[in-house]
Amino acid sequence: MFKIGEFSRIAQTPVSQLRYYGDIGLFEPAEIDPFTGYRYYSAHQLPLLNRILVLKGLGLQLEHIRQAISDDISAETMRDMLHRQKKAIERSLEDERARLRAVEARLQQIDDAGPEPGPEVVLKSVPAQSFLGLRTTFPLMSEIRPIVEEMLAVVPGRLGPRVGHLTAVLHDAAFDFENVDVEFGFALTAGVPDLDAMRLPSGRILEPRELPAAPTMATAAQVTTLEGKCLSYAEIGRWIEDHGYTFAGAGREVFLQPPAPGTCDLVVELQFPIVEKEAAVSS
Amino acid sequence: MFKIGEFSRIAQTPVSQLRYYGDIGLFEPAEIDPFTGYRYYSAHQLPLLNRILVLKGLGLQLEHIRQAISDDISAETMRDMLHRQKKAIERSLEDERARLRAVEARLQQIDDAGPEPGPEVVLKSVPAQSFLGLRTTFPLMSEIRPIVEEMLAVVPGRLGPRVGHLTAVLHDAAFDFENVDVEFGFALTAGVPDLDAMRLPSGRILEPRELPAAPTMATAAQVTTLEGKCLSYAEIGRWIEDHGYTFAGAGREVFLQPPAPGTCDLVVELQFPIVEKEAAVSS
DNA sequence: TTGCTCCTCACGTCACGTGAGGTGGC
DNA sequence: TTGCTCCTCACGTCACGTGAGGTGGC
Repeated sequence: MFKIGEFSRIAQTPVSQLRYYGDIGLFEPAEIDPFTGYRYYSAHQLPLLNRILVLKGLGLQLEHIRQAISDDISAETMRDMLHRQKKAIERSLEDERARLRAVEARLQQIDDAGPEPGPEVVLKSVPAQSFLGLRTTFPLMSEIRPIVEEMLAVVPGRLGPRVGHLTAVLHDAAFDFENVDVEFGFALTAGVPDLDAMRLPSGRILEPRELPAAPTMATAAQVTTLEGKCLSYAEIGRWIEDHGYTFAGAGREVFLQPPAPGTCDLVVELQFPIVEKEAAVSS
Repeated sequence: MFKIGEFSRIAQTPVSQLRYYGDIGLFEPAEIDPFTGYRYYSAHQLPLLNRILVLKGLGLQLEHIRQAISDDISAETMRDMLHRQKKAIERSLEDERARLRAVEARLQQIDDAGPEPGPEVVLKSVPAQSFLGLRTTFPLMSEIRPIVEEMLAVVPGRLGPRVGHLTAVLHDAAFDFENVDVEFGFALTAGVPDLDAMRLPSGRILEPRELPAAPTMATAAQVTTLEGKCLSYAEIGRWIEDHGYTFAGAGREVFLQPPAPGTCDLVVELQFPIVEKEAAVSS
């Protein structure tokens, strides 16, 4: 019989670990002195401990190991467990590989451009929403502001608490600054089935429709002004390219902080629905 | 300003996470109502939160993210951090790949042979030790027992508390059962510089020497009898082959539970020094 | 008034490692 | 007697998730 220290040396396993395994009943000393509390291990226990250590080396949780070393485990159950473990490792390998690529991309980016913050691109998914909006082609960006200000002044009051964010849907694939085909309006929080068109004081009419769900969106939030939010388009476009996606539908601009009259301080989130490209171009 | 629930929806980040980041001072609400304790977030904070989420996606710890988003971080520091992260991921990828191979090997083994326990092979490293032993070529295995019994009866008493385990050093590369060249003796616990030869009552003389350190040993423990411990040799040999190692020196048998006179109940740990094979043969 | 949202603790997670404070054995 | 080993709590880890019990706002 060995005291815990010597058994620890023999098994090359920390004393704290042996104590812990005893505490949780996974691997208990052959004997415990009832007076001193000293744990005594027998050499005969070493094969079992080795078994436990090997299974732990496979990445199994102690609870699973407990099942695996019980006498009544069948070859089937054991195979199942290992098979699940294999799948789990394969998943985590995929995750790690993606993370590695992302870190390398970041490093590259620093080398290219320094650590300027620059807007971050984040993946999101948004459900389908009701939408009340007006689609027009604006000859010039400067004509947008009055319409937006009218909508902001009138619509939230009329729709009440159901009103969501002011949103622009970009129907032009190319991001020109002239003759932009844009739909301005308000998203509505879930569950607004009966939505009527709305006539603004200026005579313009907002039509209801359904904004489709977008399971995967590349997203970038930035603080900007109404006319100058072009910077991120390039960023987000490059990101989508670099990560093996392609555009899949009309982009959106969500005005999280809408333009207040006379101010140019606003926060916009660009959202572009994307899908994975079939033949991913990886280096 | 958004209440935590709405900001959570916008950022697609759990409320509990936002609260936690506030608690640890990583990302705090723009405002907290002093009476109700309600947290209020501003749209302007979204870019920072996105930055945090992206860095977290790279696998960085929150403490590192805290540094990374501080204003006074240089491109150099940032690059260093990411570089360390890259190395860490690469290491963990290697670990995971090894684990995957090990799990697959186990699965294969079950398919081949069922889940019979079989002795587990475990890697260990042992330091150099003093050793007091007798090297002989035994024409037959059966002649070993009397010598071993004499040594067990005499040596521990003479060496006192410094005595280690009864150990056999196997000088034959091939594991025959006839004319085995074996050295039997006792390892001594660290720090025994002045060790004299010892004469046994039968006239046999144990010579002192140094057992070399073995940084990597393939090891298997088993319960067996003095004459019948051949089973694991095959196991351990296959393991060494399968894992891309080769033998590197004389193997040992450590008698953790030495043979008591008249009994055949003993526990032996086989130890074989190994090194990685140059050209690893992987499938 | 009823829901919904928000709040603050407190505890659990997983497998130990690390003291603090005290005892046993030669 | 002095070291060395052993003991039992208790706490920390990392990034939250999950109640319990209670309040605020329309």
